[in-house]
Order: sequence, then C-alpha cells, then structure tokens
Amino acid sequence: MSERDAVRRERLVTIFSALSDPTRMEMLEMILARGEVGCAEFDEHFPLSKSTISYHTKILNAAGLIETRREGRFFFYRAKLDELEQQFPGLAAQLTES
Amino acid sequence: MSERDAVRRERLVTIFSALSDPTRMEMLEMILARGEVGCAEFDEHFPLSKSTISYHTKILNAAGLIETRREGRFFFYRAKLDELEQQFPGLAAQLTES
DNA sequence: GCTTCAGTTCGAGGGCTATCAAACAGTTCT
DNA sequence: AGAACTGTTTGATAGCCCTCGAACTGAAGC
Repeated sequence: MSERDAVRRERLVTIFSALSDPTRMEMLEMILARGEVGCAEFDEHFPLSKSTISYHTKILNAAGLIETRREGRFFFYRAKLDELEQQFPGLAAQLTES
Repeated sequence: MSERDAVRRERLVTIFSALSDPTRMEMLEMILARGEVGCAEFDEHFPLSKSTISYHTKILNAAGLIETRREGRFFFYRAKLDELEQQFPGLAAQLTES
C-alpha cells in the first residue's frame, strides 16, 4: 500500500461521500439534466432551508463535482463534467437517464 | 421525477454510501486485487475488531457489491464484478491500478 | 457431548452529519 | 448611504454511523 494509493483512495472516498446523500445526488442530477442550475431552483425544489442548500452545494464543490459561477447576487452551479467522466465513465449518462 | 427515478436514485445512494468509508473502499480494493479474500485476511489487515469487520462486509453485501461464500467455519468474499461494472464502468479497473 | 474456533448479532458509547435559525457579507436599487 | 435581496457562515441540536465487548450461532475436533 503506497502513499499514492492512500491519497487516491481518500479522494475517491470524498467523492463517494459527496454522492452518498439523496439530496446531493438529486442536485447533481438536476445539474446534469439542465447544464446549469441556479440556487433559487434548488430553494424551490427542495423542502430545505437556504443554509442547508448551501451546505450541500459546498460539499459537492469540495469534492470537485461542481463549480460555482456568480452573476450579481445570483449563484449558478455547473457540473465538472470532465472530472466526473474521468472518475466515473458513464455515470453522468446514467444519472441523466429518464 | 417519476417513481422509478426515486428507486434508482436510492439504489445509487446505497452504493455510494457503501463506498464512502475508507475501510470498505480498501476492502473492495483487496477483493478486486486478489479475486477472493478470506475474513481472516481482513482481520489481520485492519486494526479493527471482528464485529466491526463483519459490520463492513455486511454493508458491502447489502449494497450488492460483494457476495459471501462459506467453507466450513471460514468465510470468503468475492466481488460482484458484473453488477459493479454495469453500475460503474471502469471503476474496478481504477481501483486495481497500482 | 463438550470444547474450541470463526463470524454474526446485540447493546452501548463517541463522533460525525444533516438540519435549522440567526447573524453576516456582498450586490443591487433607490 | 441606506434598504432590500441572495446566499454563506456560525452555533446548536437530533439522529445516524463506526466502534467495541459481550453474548450468540454454527462448524470442527477431541
């Protein structure tokens, strides 16, 4: 078990942890389906407080699965498709299946 | 959001949850590397009690990632490669990279 | 049959996670 | 500058997850 193995494993575990919550999974699905999703859409779609929504987006961000764009007061989230596809080929396609 | 979507999402979340723990991730790596691993190997490899080892194998099993074989008093674990590959093409290969 | 051995299951404890409300920070509008 | 708006951060809480030791189950050996 080399050091690099441990690092790679940690990174994978971070990603899996990020996707081990139904809310975050659904968030990613929405993002993949629409390309880009505004924070307001999350607010109205999930029965959760703003702080909780922010908490989840932060975790997805930290895992490198999404990136954030700001436009004035509004925030938009997009998938980091390249990294996602590199880590899990076919997952994005699977999440966008009807 | 159809009912089938929710079911599929739940199943995915179960799988991601199973892999969101470093111990279970390493267990799966060991299994993929050797084809089959005995419980005793887990016991000597991880600094964890027998009950904890059993707890983790149970979760991997419930997620459909591994299957259990019994030979007398001994237990052996094998990966459900087909299902793993179907859900996450390339993941097994990634986990077996040196 | 009783003992030993290999794992599982059970009950309990400590730490982490998801959640909210309140306070904060950055933008926009007036 | 001040008020209104959008989302983040903080502090606190309830529930879940990982862990262990103890008790249990099933198989092998004496």
